[in-house]
Amino acid sequence: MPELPEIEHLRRTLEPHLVGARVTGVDLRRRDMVRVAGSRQALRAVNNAHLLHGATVTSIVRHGKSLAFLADNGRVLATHMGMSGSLVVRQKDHVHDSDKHLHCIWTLLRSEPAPSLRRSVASSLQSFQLFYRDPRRFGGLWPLASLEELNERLWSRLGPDALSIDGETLRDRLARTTQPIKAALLNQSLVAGVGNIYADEALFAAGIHPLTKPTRIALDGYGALATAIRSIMLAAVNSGGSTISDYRDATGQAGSFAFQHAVYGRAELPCMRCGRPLRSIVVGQRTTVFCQLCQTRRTRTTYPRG
DNA sequence: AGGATAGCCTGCGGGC
DNA sequence: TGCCCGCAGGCTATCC
Repeated sequence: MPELPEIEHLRRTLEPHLVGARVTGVDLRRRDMVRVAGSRQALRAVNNAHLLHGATVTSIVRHGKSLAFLADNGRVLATHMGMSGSLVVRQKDHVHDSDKHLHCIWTLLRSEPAPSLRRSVASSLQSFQLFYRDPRRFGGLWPLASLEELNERLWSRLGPDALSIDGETLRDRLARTTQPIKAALLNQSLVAGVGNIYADEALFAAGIHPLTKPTRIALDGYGALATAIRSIMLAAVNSGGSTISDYRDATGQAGSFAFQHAVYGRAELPCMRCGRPLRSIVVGQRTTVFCQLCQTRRTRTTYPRG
């Protein structure tokens, strides 16, 4: 479900609650959601230390769509939300935990109430819970012994983060492949963080046809594409992400960026630039919406917008 | 080796 | 109402 902007917004909303909090309890309901680093395979012999029991969270870091919790004992817990995953913070015993898709519940204790919860708390000690839910179970939890292991075994497989990508880097990464540009953008080993929504939105903003071969796009085309990726993703982060059906941030709030989508989910509706109906095709097994008039396959020296 | 395909899962909405 | 179909924000494993 979530792409980079949703994960970054999630990171920002989790941070004030989790950083400085100590894990006092772990209730793992589906052990097979804990996986071997770099694979979907279930990790055998999972223990609570893998899930940071007894440790204090020192920071939350993100690369592409992957989010990782760093603890004071050096351990790391990496997460991926897949298509339908969510992490929500609630005051203790505030949620019906009979939900069959709740896979792990952490209980945490912090000595200073988080700013957003301060009003409702009388004492200086506060217990709360973190709920990990994922109906489709395409996501998972990946325990790692250290930050070095996170980088070597997980994040080294990812390309540079899309939120700070530049045109030259984008060209160097994408022009290695013969796949259409849309498929290349979705390949996380080339650029990390772009998913189906933002790939279509960025290609539209840069005026590039999704079936264009990456080698046929000029450097200034990549400049326009990189600018589009960064500006659209930044705007989405600041709108709390795109909620299509069930994405929620750490506090359970939906994002509002879907109201600003120019092409995603708008097949057959008029193009916001030229008014012609938007077309829908399949590229790399993913639905792709674009404007046949505003997005071209020809190599050009300038692109509209960006 | 890179690229195309199937597969992993549940839930929802539409058509009949 | 109920069933079947297609579709969904992602990625891995397996073939060729």
